Amino acid sequence: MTSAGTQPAPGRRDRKKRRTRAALAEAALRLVAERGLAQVTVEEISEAVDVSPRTFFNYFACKDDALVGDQVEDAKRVVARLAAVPPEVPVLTALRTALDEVIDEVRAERELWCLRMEVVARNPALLPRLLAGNTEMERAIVEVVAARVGVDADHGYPALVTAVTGAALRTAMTRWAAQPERPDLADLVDEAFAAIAAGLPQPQGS
Amino acid sequence: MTSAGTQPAPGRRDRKKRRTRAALAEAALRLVAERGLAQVTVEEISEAVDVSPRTFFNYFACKDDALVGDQVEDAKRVVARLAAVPPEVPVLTALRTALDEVIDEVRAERELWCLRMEVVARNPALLPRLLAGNTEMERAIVEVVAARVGVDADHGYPALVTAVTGAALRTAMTRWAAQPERPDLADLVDEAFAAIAAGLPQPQGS
DNA sequence: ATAAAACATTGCAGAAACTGCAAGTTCGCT
DNA sequence: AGCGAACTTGCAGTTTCTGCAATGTTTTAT
Repeated sequence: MTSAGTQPAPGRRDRKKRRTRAALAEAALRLVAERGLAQVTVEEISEAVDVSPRTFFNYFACKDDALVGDQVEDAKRVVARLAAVPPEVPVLTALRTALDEVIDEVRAERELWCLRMEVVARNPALLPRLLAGNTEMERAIVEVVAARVGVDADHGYPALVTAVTGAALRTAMTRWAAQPERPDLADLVDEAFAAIAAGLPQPQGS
Repeated sequence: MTSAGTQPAPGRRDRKKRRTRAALAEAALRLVAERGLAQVTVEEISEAVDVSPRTFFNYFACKDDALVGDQVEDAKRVVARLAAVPPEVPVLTALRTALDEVIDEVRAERELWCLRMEVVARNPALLPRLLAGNTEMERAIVEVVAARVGVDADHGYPALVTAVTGAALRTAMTRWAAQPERPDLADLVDEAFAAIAAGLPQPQGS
């Protein structure tokens, strides 16, 4: 059985864990979207999923973590994708490519992400924790970039490019969530990257 | 009385408040730098300054706020400075000028800022709250930038430039704190801005 | 100088976030 | 079936943070 796939084996237990985690995250988002962050307790969230509050904290270190999702998982995939891009490709392009991981993720769970961005918009303190603001994952990307460009550690370039890229992604996602028509996130990200590659020229006239 | 200066009147009360606030911030930083964030309680911080824990929360909304300093005050000055730059100056240059406010602030309280950056480096969760990560102040800057460039709200440019600028400042400050020789922060910021204005060209050879 | 208003500090009571520990259950594997 | 590992849960306890009411201290007006 389970003779297919490169993954070891999902297993009933893992599936249950994933479901519980997802259910907690979704319940948290829905409740907070309705009532506001301060008006929702961990107890209510766990209640909605029918687990004990203690279990909630087995899944998330704090209440906010249930809202922002799992950046670490995404980050790892971004790093992997980045490392897979051939070295002759310029860094900015490579980073843009790596972000396809994130874009696909958002596309796959569109509604969840809409909710999330709505909650984040109403609670700005969460924004930085969403993506590429927390240093945990940034550090990993900085290393890959540094290796790619081939500069030593005290050169500011890798950190700068990484931070700027993160900023681009953040603004693209914020904008994406704000527009009612929900344009393609990839287009917004492309636009931002183009502007950056051009040195952020002031938009004349248009 | 108090016929000098543009400010209304400092007043003994205000001075005392400022001193208490500064003392709490400094005590918090020193203690956390020594023992680590989790090993320091609000009670200990207040104890060190000889005020009640309740008073601590009259000054800071949460423990972390005592560590990251008052971004709002700085932000207002940045916005004011930005608005004061003549409109014909390109946005990036204007933003760079406005950041002199921050740079001066850091220079004025060098040691405190070193401590702060050390603490932040060890507690990455604090980084975003330090500067230009929280949306409160970013929003204000975005508005000024938008007015400067003359584009409507759904144009991504103002938000992008603001976020990228914030990223540049953040990396410059992180780098500044990491270097043992403590080079001039202004130089690091200049370097970052130059790289951005040039479209983040990959550093060849050097 | 003195009274009144304004504001700061504090203690207390309490809600909620979070953690470690010691069960109890479920699951995966043989 | 049965053993061990992993997940869940309750409980007790610490810490963060808030509202309220009492008590000062500074400022302002008289």
